[in-house]
Amino acid sequence: MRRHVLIFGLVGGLLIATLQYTEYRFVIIEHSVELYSALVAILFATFGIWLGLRITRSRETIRETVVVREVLVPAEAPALEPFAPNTAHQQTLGITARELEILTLIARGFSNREIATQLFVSENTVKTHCARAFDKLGAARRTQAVQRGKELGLLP
Amino acid sequence: MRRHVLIFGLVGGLLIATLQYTEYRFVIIEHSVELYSALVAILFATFGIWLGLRITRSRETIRETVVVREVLVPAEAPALEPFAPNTAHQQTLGITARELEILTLIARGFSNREIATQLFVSENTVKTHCARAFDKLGAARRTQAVQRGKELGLLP
DNA sequence: GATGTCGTCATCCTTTCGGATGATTTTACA
DNA sequence: TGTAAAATCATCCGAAAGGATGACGACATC
Repeated sequence: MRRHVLIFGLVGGLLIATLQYTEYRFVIIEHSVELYSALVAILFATFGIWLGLRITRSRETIRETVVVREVLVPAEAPALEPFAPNTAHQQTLGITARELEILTLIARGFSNREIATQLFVSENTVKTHCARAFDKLGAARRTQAVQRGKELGLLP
Repeated sequence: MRRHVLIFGLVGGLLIATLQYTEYRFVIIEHSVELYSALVAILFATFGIWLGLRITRSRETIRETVVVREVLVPAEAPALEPFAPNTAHQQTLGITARELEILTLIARGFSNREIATQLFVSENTVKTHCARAFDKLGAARRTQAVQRGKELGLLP
């Protein structure tokens, strides 16, 4: 967190500096101000959003783990509408929350790339989670993983 | 979410516009470029962070409400009797019996090759059936086809 | 006999998946 | 503060899946 802010400031300073530099070099063409403004705006906006998401992610995970413990009490209950994953099976198999999240997205028919964009991570990361989840489920394909997941009550 | 992005773009455009306007009015003092860059950067950064927080907060609340309901609503036995596919949907979509057969095998996690050996046909044939079924279901992937199939009551 | 549907099979080509492996960074917790 | 578990990302490579297209035979129907 502290690091983020630091990097943020650093990047900002660098950007300003390079702007200042390049401005007096070769891009004194017309409309440079608006162009630069737009560029900087876009850059910092995306960065800001990314930062915001990143910061709040930690809180989310905390909430999720809490949730898991609460759900553990009613235990073996195949609920139907708001789905409650079978945490017993999940824990015995050692399937993490993130892996389960990706499994549900797989079950809903998304490709790895789509999942990656939805979760704001790289496709490689998704593939890693997939591989681990498949291994834990003893599945060789995503369709098989989905099937196993449904059998075990991990997926709706 | 879509709304957010829209507002975001709108605000961005407005900002740029006002920048462009004011620039030619009275603030052509020196160092305007860097000043503006910095200003825009800060503005958009904070806005981005705010947006990020906002987006994730809604997700969090959703999670929480789900939890509460899960704890309150207990069980409901899962019905498991011989499955009868929804022939109405099947016919309107023009899905043949063979295609449905292959879809069920896909849903059970088999690969094309495995399906081919099970049905005593070539893998190419299976792939053709797959392609046709996916087309009729509007699916791009087998997982998506399975999901659609379950939604339509074609698959158990 | 012409037409149409269905099932079968093929080839070519691109995209997606999955396995193996290693590395770095967060996060949680003792 | 150190450690273990999670999460993240990457690269290489082979396998699986998917798209497009053409073809052929069996059967039913008009």
